[in-house]
Amino acid sequence: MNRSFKIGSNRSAGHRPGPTAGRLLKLTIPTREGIFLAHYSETGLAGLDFPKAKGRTAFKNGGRRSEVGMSVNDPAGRLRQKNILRWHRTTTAALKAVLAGRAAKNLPPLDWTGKTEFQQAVWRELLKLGPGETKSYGEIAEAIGKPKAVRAVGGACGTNPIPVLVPCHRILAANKKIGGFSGGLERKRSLLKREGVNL
DNA sequence: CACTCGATCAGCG
DNA sequence: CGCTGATCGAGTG
Repeated sequence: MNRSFKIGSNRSAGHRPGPTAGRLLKLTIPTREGIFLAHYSETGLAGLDFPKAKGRTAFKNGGRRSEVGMSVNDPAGRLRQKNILRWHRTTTAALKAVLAGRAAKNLPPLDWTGKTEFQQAVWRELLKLGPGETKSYGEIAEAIGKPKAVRAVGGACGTNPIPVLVPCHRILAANKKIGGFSGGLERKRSLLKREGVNL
């Protein structure tokens, strides 16, 4: 019955949706692990990419890329840049904290435009987990009131656009085994280890 | 609409 | 252990 539907997309508003709709700027975050890439929209952080290659300058253009809607001549564009740069400082601090096994003090606004209600429900649930606190896919399913949607929860974790900050690495399989991770199991293990989790 | 595919899970041998 | 069926959401044509 209740079929999935997308939220917040501009589809009916006469804007153009497009695959990268709303993604205005990509900024890099250098860390010990390598260079992360944060994607920002007009309303917040929309994506976070793991470093491409270990310890290398993985992104061309120095990681700073202006796109449509970011014109510095346009007052609105300037405002967006200002917001984004502020969010980026928050993102950077948060990422470094989690990579160090500590809790993020605060997060930038997260832009989940175009994602389904189900996915957002899962991700919101993940945000409740602190460092070292793990749950199983089944427990998340239960928590969002869909106890049987176990595999679907796995699916939502796998499409989480903002890993690390939305801590999908804290979701384990039922038997406290590692489960999967789109960013690579080694990364999941390493993140968990730094949070003091023993498998 | 009718498929297919999963970062699942519990049960059973 | 390994195998299997149940079950749900997302993606595809």
